[in-house]
Amino acid sequence: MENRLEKIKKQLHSSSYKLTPQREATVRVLLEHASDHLSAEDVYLLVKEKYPEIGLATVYRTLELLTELKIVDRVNFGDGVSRYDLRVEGAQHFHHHLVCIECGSVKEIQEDLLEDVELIVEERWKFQITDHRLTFHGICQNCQEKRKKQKKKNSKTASL
Amino acid sequence: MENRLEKIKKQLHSSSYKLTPQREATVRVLLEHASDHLSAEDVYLLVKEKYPEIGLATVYRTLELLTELKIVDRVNFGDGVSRYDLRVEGAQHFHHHLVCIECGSVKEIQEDLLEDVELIVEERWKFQITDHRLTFHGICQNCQEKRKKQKKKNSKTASL
DNA sequence: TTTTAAATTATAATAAATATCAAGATAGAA
DNA sequence: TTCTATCTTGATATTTATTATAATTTAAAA
Repeated sequence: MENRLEKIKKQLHSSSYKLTPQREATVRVLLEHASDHLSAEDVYLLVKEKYPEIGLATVYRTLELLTELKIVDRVNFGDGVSRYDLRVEGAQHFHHHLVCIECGSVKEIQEDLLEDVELIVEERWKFQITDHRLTFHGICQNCQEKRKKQKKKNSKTASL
Repeated sequence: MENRLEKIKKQLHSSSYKLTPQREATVRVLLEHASDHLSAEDVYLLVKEKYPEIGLATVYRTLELLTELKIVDRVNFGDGVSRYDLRVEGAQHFHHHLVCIECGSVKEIQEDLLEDVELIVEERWKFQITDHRLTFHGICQNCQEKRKKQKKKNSKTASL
């Protein structure tokens, strides 16, 4: 983690930005919640715990900056809030997401899976792909099992 | 088009909603701009041309309703505005989009292309897919050509 | 140290979307 | 037909996410 932070520091420097304490605190929160999908507000509240003087605008600006530098990716799962997702180190592409329509949980898929599709798109539509966003909506394993149990219960009740 | 409107009317009725004049006017605008990606505001302004008394809230409510009934799909290309996209009749899945990072143009891909990927995801992650969102960001053919021309120009200038 | 630019905070402003509520339209019952 | 209950609408207020502004602070450079 310290390692990753150092690299991010260098990335900032090479674009002549500084890693200010506020920015460092923000990046640390992102690193500590790498698998979550935090909104700007979420990040703000978490950073505040360790750095109470920080302003909301600074968090927004930092997230904007990190997005520009491709250190984080901004995602939107349709609830009207932007969420920020740390890009996996060295990852060529943004990863995919499974959003459960029952419980709202979000799972990440790091595997690319789109290589063939992208070849087709570049070839057939003459479109030069630089990035992608792929989200599947559906029912997660957990909720599928819940549903099954519920069904059993229902059929028992019905047969009484 | 009248045909499509009739079907939408039936869809509404079967969920016990009415196709009020306001709703009809809104649906007509969507049908007339099937390949655009209109925001609620856009739709509102277009509906107003033919039905000036309509209120913004009604348009929002109608779009919400149509989204629920899967007649339109809400998409978000990252500019903070929801856009509404008429679902192609009989289409099993939501179609994909190519968003140009140069000119902002949006092109639709009706081909599925994800069949194999979805099989893998359902199998490997035990996730029961009900819908998806796939957007490619990149450079459209038009802008690629512009870039080439620009390069030529630049090299000419440089050689002077 | 002085100078300069970058970055920060607090707060105001903007913009999209939603909630509220009184009034209007509509369909079925009497 | 008239009455009544329900649905729908329009105007407006409110909420919420995000961005802009302006004064201040910080940090590096001269």
